Amino acid sequence: MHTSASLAQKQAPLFQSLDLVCHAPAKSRLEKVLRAHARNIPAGRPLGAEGDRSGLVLCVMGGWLALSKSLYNGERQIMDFALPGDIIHPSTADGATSAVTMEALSDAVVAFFPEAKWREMKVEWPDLQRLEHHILAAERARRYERILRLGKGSAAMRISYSLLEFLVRLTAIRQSQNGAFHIPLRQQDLGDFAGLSSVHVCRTLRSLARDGIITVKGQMDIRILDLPALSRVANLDPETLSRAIEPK
Amino acid sequence: MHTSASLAQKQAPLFQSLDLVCHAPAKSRLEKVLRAHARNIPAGRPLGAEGDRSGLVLCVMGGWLALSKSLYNGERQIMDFALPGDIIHPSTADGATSAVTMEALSDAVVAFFPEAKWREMKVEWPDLQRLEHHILAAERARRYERILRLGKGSAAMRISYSLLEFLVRLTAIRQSQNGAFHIPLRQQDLGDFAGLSSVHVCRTLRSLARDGIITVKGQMDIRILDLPALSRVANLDPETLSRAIEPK
DNA sequence: CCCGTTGATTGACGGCGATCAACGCCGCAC
DNA sequence: GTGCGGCGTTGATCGCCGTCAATCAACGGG
Repeated sequence: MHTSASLAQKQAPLFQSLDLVCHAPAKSRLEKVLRAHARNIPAGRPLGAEGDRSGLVLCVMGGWLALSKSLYNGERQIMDFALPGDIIHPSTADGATSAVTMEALSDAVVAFFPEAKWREMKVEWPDLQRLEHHILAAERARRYERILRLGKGSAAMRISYSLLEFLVRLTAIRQSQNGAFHIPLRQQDLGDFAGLSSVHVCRTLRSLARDGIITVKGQMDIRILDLPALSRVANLDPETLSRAIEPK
Repeated sequence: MHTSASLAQKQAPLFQSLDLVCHAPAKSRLEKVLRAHARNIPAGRPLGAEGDRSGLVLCVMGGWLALSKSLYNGERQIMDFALPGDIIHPSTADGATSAVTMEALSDAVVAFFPEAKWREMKVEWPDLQRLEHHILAAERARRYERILRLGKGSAAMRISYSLLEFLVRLTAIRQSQNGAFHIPLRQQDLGDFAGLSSVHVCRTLRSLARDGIITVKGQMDIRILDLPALSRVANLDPETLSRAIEPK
């Protein structure tokens, strides 16, 4: 399986990112702390629901998590996918309640820290503070892009944008080559992300494939055949996106 | 005018918030720095467009700002409104480019800091760091609520939610009493925020008014007559929202 | 081997909200 | 005063996308 923990763990992109900001000795100690707090999470496991008491900070070291919220009628909207290297702050402004439901979409490796501990770590390793700043800025930037398309974009634009976001993020952590990548999602999940029904996700993907812009195989191997066309549909320059959401 | 700078400045809610985290001497020095960097911004003045080089941090001390992004065809989506007491990080992950267009919707008072200077300030005043953490958590929480409704909500739900968000935020800074408040927005702006056309904003507001849930006068004085009904339409418990987005 | 389950696919249909258009109101310049 | 531009309001029409339903493919368990 593409989604096995072994593949996900092999990358450990949070450590890659550390290279950019840390001197070797600090990095080594920080790595040790991260590893010590890491746990393996099997695909499908829920990691806490919105409204739960939490007060935790999560570092994703392998696999995909979905952060979502639901309406009273059960309809789910995925806020964001957390990929290897991401830092998640689930807490609301009260500092204790989780704003989102978290769930592992593939086998994942996640480090958990109480917020107080996390603050201490940032004091001890100022580079971690800087890294977090970049990661959160990236998160904000891509959330802005998504809000723009949720509010004003067509179905084709939302799906195309989602694919471009996956491309950029996965390329950065070396999980995409030549415009091809795997996403551990059903069409239902993609719809909950893009604000569409699963039926319409299917139609939209088919339509993009018919136009020779992408291919989709299985569940779900994407290949982008015509990046300029996809970018046109998504109303986005992929270079700009890359600069905006890469915490380099 | 409700939107005059004098009213906005009178509150200085960033200073109110400081009370919660600062001892008196630190607060007084920090206030001085904030005041020294404050500038008056007339309504309608743009403060930089998405893609601009920026590298700034903004503290809103009075008035309303809109943070927006646009598609190539010019359609605008408002990401968030920045109200007194808010801290804005416009930069993308590259640290230099602005992810959003900023514009003053009413006469406003804003303090500008280069990011480096802002980092120094957080080191000098750890309380500022803590305050910022709360403010950003609040921003994240309300953005999640909005994404949920942009993706899955009806027009009525989006408008109702927007009104509830205004109610909670304005109450916190004492700019709302008894469920009544002023918002310096045209229906067009509200539509750009909620992901609706101005025509449909009009219909939806009329419909809420016909049902006796709100009244709307002029441009734009809102009064919420039936908070439980509005909350039902918005699919939201206002108590929960208040806890989630109040950086107390 | 036969089902039961899960998810993708496609067609038919209907509704919500965008769009276009007309009109009224108001403030403002002159 | 008159003209004008911006905004809100309302009606008519249209199209995108949600919903319902049927079918199919893949997979796993007995």
